Parts: sequence; C-alpha cells; structure tokens
Amino acid sequence: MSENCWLVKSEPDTFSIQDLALRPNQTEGWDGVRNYQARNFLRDGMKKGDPVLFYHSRIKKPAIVGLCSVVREGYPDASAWHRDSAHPDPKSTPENPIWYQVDLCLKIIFQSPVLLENLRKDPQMQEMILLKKGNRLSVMPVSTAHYRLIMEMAEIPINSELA
DNA sequence: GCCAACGTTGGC
DNA sequence: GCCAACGTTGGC
Repeated sequence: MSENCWLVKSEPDTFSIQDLALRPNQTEGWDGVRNYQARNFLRDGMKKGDPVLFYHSRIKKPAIVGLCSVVREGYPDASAWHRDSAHPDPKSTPENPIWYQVDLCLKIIFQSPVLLENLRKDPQMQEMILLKKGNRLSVMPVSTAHYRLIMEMAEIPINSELA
C-alpha cells in the first residue's frame, strides 16, 4: 500500500463532506474532474488506501474539513458521456475514455477544520500547492510532512489514521 | 504554433 | 459579487 497523500477540493454548495457522510458506505465516485493534470493524479497517482484531505472551497472560510481514503483506484469517468451530466465531454467515449475518477470513502470529519487563513499564517505550509497563487487544481498531492502537520492542526492523534 | 478571446475557478 | 489567474479553444 502506498503512502502518498492527496487533497481534493469541493464547493460545499455542490458536494460537501456532510453529503459524503450521507452516501451509501460514506463512499462517492469522484467524477466530473475535467483538467488534465488532476486527471493524471486520479488515473495514475492515487492508490487504494491513500489518505485524501477534503477541502471546502468558494465559501467565506475555505478550509480542510476532513479526511477520506481511496477505496477504488482510477477508472473511466462515465459522467463524461452521460446525457444529463453536469460536465459532458463528447470527445470522451467508453471505447476511448479521456476522464477518470476514483472512489473516496469518508474517514473523519474534523471537529476543528483547518482554515485556509491559518495555513497561510504557518511558515511550514508555504510550499503547499494549495497555497500557490492562482492555483486551480482540484486534485493535488500533499507531502507527508504537510499531511502530518495538517492532522496536528486538526487535532487528530497522529497514529489514529495513518497507514 | 501563436495568441486573443473566452469560460471557469476560487479567494477575498 | 468582483475580478485576477488560469486552462482551453480556435482563427490565422
């Protein structure tokens, strides 16, 4: 089992971590991503068991609000060729899929979410992709060091959810 | 293959 | 709600 850590963004008005908690098995297919760099992480990078931080964007206080893990590795995103998809892409077909997704299962909703503003204040966090100016990636890797610091900030005992 | 125009993201 | 930054598209 690999040890890579990730972060996914979601607008809570569209899909929040509370929505994830209500899904069967608290698991959801992470579909609809239409960016090649993010697609590559979904298709090639994310492995079963990898921890995935869940981030709420486009709200007053953007924050990392919880932790999930990858329960199914990259497979074609069928929403691309479904009629009423929110993100249709006629170039992607079952024979030649362009877009990929993983399945994510909820592990923890943080009692104390890690606010973006607090990450910005922390000198140890400045290299996070999330904090880079103009960053729009919705799926990105997180270093193990940053992951541990974030879990610390969220007051999650470090041994409880690693591995 | 350049680059202007466009649509989208996401912090503020 | 605004707008800067970004990725994609398409004319040339």
